[in-house]
Amino acid sequence: MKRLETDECGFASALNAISGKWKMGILWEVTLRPRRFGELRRLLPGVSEKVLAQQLREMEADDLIRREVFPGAVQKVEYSATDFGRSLNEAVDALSRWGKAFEKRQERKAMVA
Amino acid sequence: MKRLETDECGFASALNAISGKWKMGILWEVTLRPRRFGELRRLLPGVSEKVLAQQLREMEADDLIRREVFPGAVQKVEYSATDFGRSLNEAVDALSRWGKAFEKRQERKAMVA
DNA sequence: AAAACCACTTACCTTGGGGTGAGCGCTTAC
DNA sequence: GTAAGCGCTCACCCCAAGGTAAGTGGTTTT
Repeated sequence: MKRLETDECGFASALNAISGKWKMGILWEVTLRPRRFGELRRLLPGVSEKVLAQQLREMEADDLIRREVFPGAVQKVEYSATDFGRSLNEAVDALSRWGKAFEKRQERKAMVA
Repeated sequence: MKRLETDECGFASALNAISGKWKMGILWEVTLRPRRFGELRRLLPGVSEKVLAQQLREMEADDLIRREVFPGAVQKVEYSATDFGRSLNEAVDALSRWGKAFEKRQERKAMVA
């Protein structure tokens, strides 16, 4: 992912962490419980393996999620939310509530039209 | 702008309102005081006239800003934030603060490396 | 032996958001 | 009379995010 110049703007920095089509979806899922790669594929219909792997790597590098490889004959990898990742979810909360209100407005407009 | 399917997810709805490279910058500027088209050009270095006009139209349609044409010999158009637009700025606040924290982490990582 | 699950990687292609530069109709300054 | 400012629009181009499909190296099920 190309990063924006943040020049001390918190919002731009936050965008650098959350921009990526599936990142917030991934974060949400791993917040609920640890998830395996294939599980996430199924939970996020439409995501490609390439992009899923890619965004998981970036989120790990950004310390939003943790990647754990479990020993054993069959490969097992689990992704879970870090405390910092959870804090992002909370920060996004106010915006989500605003989004709900926005959605309602849009629906009202669609009604009239 | 192509809109995402929101399927009752507030965050996705919010993204539909704020995605656009200059929208949050525009919103911020018109929140401080009403701004004219040329003024915004200067305040947002790098924005092209095409995209500025485009995003202003979309934000007007989304009720985030108000467009007022003033009568007179020379063209004068002013853009200002609606109450709803101001409420978006507030909703983004928590995320911006999170972004600040993220930025600090990134800087620390860059130090070590 | 074949197919299917695991977690990926790699090469290739498509899409659309945004930049570039020119033009428009009008007015005011030099 | 010409340049510069106002607020735009239009045709064209670029590029990076993301999708597609195939492959990899292992194991387990049938």
